[in-house]
Amino acid sequence: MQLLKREFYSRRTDLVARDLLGKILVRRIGDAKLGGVIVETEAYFGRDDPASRAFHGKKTYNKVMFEEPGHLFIYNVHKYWMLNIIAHTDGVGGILIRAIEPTKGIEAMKRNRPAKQLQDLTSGPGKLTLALDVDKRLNGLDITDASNQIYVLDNEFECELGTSHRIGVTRDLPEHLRFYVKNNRFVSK
DNA sequence: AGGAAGATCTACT
DNA sequence: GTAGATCTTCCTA
Repeated sequence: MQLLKREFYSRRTDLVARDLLGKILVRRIGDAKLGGVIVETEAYFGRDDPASRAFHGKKTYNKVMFEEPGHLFIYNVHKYWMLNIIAHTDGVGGILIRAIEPTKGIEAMKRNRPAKQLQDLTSGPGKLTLALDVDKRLNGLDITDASNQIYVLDNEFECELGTSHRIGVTRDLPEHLRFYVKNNRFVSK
């Protein structure tokens, strides 16, 4: 399978969010590979998006949102880390990875985040970062390099596309900016 | 220096 | 369905 290159992320944020569905997210820890199929994403823009972390302008903690597409932006909400991928054509924007369907390293993920049901392992943005052992250390990482600890592979994937408003957002935009795979049990509730 | 808010999750009723 | 836990960053609301 092919590694997704920087050109893939250098497109409109909402299109990249939609196209990331079905791709394979890989987290490498030493020789072990953990990860799975992306089944739920949300697009966040910049200055015109009140729900975005970039809304109030460039700060120390969010500066990677204003930088080159194809890098990770990681930040904290409540007690959890959120995994975002930078993608834009106009200087700022990113995509929140909300859920994956686990396919690789499931036992290792269960050790990172004990879950009774497989279905609960990575079906939410805070859950999947725990399962994949992702935190602030990986902020700014280039994911277009397969020698790094996180990268994304292209994948042929047939699915029915669902859209909705973003979840947990107090001031949302009128457009549907959440994308998910219909009838997939790993999509968050 | 301190409190509030937040792109959440779990555990309880 | 609702409460509470509890982390990082921001702003003095």
